Amino acid sequence: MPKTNIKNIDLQSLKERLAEHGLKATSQRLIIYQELLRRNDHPTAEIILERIRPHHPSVSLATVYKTMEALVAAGLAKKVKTGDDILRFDAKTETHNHIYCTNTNQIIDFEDAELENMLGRYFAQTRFSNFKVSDFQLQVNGEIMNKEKKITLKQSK
Amino acid sequence: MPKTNIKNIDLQSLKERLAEHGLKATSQRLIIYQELLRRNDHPTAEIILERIRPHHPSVSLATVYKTMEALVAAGLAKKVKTGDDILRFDAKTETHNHIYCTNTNQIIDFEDAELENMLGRYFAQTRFSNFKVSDFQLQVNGEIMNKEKKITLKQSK
DNA sequence: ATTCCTGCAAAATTTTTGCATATCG
DNA sequence: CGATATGCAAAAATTTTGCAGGAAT
Repeated sequence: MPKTNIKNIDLQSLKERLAEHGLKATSQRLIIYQELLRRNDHPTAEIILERIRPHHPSVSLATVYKTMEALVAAGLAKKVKTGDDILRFDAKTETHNHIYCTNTNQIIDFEDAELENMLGRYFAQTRFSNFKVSDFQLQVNGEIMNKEKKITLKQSK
Repeated sequence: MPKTNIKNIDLQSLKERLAEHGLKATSQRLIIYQELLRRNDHPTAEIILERIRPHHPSVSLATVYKTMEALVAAGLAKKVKTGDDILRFDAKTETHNHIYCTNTNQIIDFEDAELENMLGRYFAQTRFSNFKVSDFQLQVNGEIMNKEKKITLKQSK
């Protein structure tokens, strides 16, 4: 079992994905987008820069911001906000839920088929008269008890 | 039917509420907290200041920030974050849901007993092994179609 | 009287912008 | 080549902080 959730992403398919959305496939965009996809993570612009700097020291913070803005506009990433005051990005664009630790400001993806089905059914039969829903997200706030341990779901009937 | 959702809040009970939470009932805190309760709204620190300035021009922005921090720490208000980059505050501390318009950055409270029961049941039977849930919130993202009209729920079986 | 709070101004942090140069298609 | 994107540094916007004086309990 791998310790981290690192994926390697095919550059060619990323180029195509950018092209499909009308974005030029510049090397910076590929680097940044690949870094965002590499982890199931919710980094700030600063953190993205830190992560790519060792291998790509010439990329600037302004470019990270501009690139993220472009990816979000193209629907290839989302902005995530929590109780802390910093903008974070998420390359997972499908509707999903977040666990947010109010102590550590950590954001963790949280998937549960039961919950997703339930919300899916609800929104299938619920409309707003004057509002077009694009997506929704459930944020569960609380505290991680033990930093070392993983968080798992426990269902009790 | 009132056009806005303005409530008048008894100063005495606010003082008591602050005292119960170990906060001194200074006039600034009463002004700010009252302003926050007056509308079912999600103002930024700047907006709070603008609203109170006409009647209380000496209150400073730093005090608004510090007061909001104190209210949040005491559990009398919450921070709200959305896709835009600015911190907003909400005096409604019970678990509830938000509609967020990605065009206008408006946040609207959204209450539906069916949804609340559903989520309540879900979290009653769901625990996380290493995470203590304090609350949760569903944010529904999308676009307001017609600024003039109100948003209402439509359920279709 | 003591503790906590406020206002000010300065600092820190985060995000955006203008423009000359470079790169992509 | 033409349109867009980058990098830099400066600016703007947002939030935090230190500290002297003031207010609340």
